[in-house]
Amino acid sequence: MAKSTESQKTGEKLTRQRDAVLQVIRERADHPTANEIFQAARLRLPTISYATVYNSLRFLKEAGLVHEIKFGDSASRYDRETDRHDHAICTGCGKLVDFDLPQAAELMVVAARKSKFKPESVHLTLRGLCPDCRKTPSSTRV
Amino acid sequence: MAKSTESQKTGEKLTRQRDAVLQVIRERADHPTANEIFQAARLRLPTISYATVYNSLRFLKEAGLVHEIKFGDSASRYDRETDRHDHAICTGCGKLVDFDLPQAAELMVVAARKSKFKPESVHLTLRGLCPDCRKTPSSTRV
DNA sequence: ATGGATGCAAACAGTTTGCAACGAC
DNA sequence: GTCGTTGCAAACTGTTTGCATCCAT
Repeated sequence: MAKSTESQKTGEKLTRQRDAVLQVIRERADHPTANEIFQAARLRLPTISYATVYNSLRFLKEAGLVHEIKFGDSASRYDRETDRHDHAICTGCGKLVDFDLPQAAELMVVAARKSKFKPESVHLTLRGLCPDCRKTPSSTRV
Repeated sequence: MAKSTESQKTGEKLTRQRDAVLQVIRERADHPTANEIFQAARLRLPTISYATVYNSLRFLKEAGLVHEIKFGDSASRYDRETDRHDHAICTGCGKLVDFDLPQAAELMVVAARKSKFKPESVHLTLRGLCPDCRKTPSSTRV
C-alpha cells in the first residue's frame, strides 16, 4: 500500500483510543464489525467506549486509514486495506475475502457506458462458497 | 396495469395487501424503499400497516417476485427486476440505476479464480454521476 | 485556559416480532 | 373451526448524538 504518503492521518490527532482502534483493524486478517473492534479494543484500552469506537472509526475512515465495507448483511465491517479492491462473500459461512480484479478499470468504463454515468469507482462482489465451505459436506452453518 | 395476479408462483397466497405492494413496486421505475412503498401502498389500501408491508416484502422476495437491493446507504430498496443485473449509484443525488453487464459470466469466473471461491453470483456496483448530475454545475446536494 | 476527545446514556432509523383480532375457506 | 394474515405496538440491532467531564496543549 505504498501510495498513502498522507503521513498518517491528515494532521489530525491520532489519540490513544483512535490508535487502539486502528491497531485492532490492522492486526486482524479478517474484517471485523464495530462490535468486534470494540471488544478487541477494550483489551488494549479497558475504558474505551462504544461511542468512541464509532467516533474513531469515522475519524479513521475520513483520514483514509481504514475502509468501511457495507453489505446488506447487517453491520458494517472494517478493512485495513484502503486501496481499491473487490470482495467475495461466502454464502456458507459468511466469510469475507478481499481480492483484486485487475481489469476493474476497463470494467468501469464499460459499466459507465452502459449506465451513462460519469464513473468514479467500481466494486465487484462475488457470492459463492469459500475454500473451506466447498470442502465441507454440508455445514457448520448458522 | 394488468390486474392479472399472474401465476402466483409458489402457490402461496397473494393477498390484497401483498398484491398492492407488488403493484407499487412494479409500477415504479425507481427503486423505492420500504417506507416509500408503504406510503404508496396506503394510497391503494389505506389501512395497510408498516408491518404488513415488511411481511409482504419478505413474502414477495421469497416468491421471487421482487428483488431486494441493499447498499450501505441506509434502507433497503426494492426492485421489480428480478433477473441478474448490476447497479449504478449516483454520488450526486443518490439515484440508483439498473444496467446489465453482459460479460458478467466471465467476470464471475475470473473473480472465482482470484478468490478461490466456488462462484454463485457476481454483482457489480458503479459509483459516479448520473446524466442529470453531471450536467448540473455543482449541486443541489447535501 | 481552551478546544477537542471521551464516555455514558439516551435517541434514532430501519426492520422484525408477539399477539389479538380478522378473513378466507 | 382452522389456519394463515393483518395491524398495532413494542422490541431489536446497528449507529449516532447531546452533554458533562477529561486531557493535552
